Amino acid sequence: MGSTAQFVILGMLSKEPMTGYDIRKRVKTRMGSFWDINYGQIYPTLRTLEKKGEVTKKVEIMENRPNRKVYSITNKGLNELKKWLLKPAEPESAKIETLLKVAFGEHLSKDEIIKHINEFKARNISRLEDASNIEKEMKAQLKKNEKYFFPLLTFSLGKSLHKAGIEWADTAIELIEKHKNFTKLYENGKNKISKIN
Amino acid sequence: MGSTAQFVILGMLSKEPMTGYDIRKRVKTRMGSFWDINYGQIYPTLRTLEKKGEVTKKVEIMENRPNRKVYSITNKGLNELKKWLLKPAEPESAKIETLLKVAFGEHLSKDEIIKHINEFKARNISRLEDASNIEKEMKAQLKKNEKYFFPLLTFSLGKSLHKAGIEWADTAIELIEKHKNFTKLYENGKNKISKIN
DNA sequence: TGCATATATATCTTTCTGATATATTATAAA
DNA sequence: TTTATAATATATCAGAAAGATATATATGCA
Repeated sequence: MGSTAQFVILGMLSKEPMTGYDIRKRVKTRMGSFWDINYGQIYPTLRTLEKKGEVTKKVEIMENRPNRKVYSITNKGLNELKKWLLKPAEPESAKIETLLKVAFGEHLSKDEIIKHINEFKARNISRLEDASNIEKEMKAQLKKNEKYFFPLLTFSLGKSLHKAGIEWADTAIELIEKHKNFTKLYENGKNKISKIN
Repeated sequence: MGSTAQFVILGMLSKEPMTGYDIRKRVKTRMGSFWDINYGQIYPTLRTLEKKGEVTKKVEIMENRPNRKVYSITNKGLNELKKWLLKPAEPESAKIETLLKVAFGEHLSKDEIIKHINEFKARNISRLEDASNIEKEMKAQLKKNEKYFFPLLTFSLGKSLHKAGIEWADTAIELIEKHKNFTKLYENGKNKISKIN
């Protein structure tokens, strides 16, 4: 029913046959910070999809280590994927804990808030670098293989969002640093126990 | 233990006493699309926090409708909130289903993809408008009341991210529209059943 | 030699989402 | 006027997702 995980798995398998482990890795690199799927969803879902005949399993016998279970999408699975792809997308959602901590910033000192924002900035820089590196590789191969057209589109949004995050961090720190009444604000926060808004 | 919901609730109550219903409304308007909390978390968590002595409840008896249960943060709750505020924030996460559908775009027609991107754009425009409106009100009150300083900081990131989304949508549609081999790409996608990458 | 990382599958608990139920009042539309 | 639906307010439940942990081996590297 309403489990997006199954369609992420079908979508990944529509590109090439993979193990559950591969699916996780691929979602991490291809979707960056804009989607995630973990083993707790992948392995049970693969079993459900197999029962429904939407994927097939080929076991590669391994010596002295877990057998590789390589899954492929079936025609039935591809049809289900396409049906889902035609439906309108769910609204975007995000979890930015840094914004939560900034929003409750009256309980923190200037330095503590700036520390949070700098860590936020560092994560955005690191993710921007990751996205740029993969984008570079894909762009080089785009001339030979058209299949990178769509993944590249998603990377361009990722890059823009991370850049926006980095720029915001810089201006936010500036604003906090030159804020004259900050200490007063902080003292108010410290002593306030559920007063009026 | 590791439930962020309780700290969101404590944070909201640190601003003023509220009902569970108020908390939901406030998170929606103040955090926009960057955090969400629903009743399934709010009401059980409020009970837990009450048991732990981190919030207190005052029941306002209502005639012919549910009594209002107004919660306030205690000193103990405020201390727990501050402890959490000092911890490093969890890495950002997001769910952008539109990107998922674009990434699997080889199974869709040009028009179908553009439709998804336009819907994404519309959501971003609407959220940008919401953020701008609330920001405007807050800015007007900032001169009188310093408390809006932090919420305003979060709104500025929200606005930037939505603007980035809108700009991406425009350039993505342009790229798709002028893409010559698109039909070929689509036909390949249509006929491909788990071939090589 | 020891440590970290990568490959690979699996499960389990906690947390979160989304939907639904109940009940009233206020407002807007037919 | 009636009808619908949005807003206020609390509450619960099933299903989905997150996060952590367990197991086992191989490989690279100080």
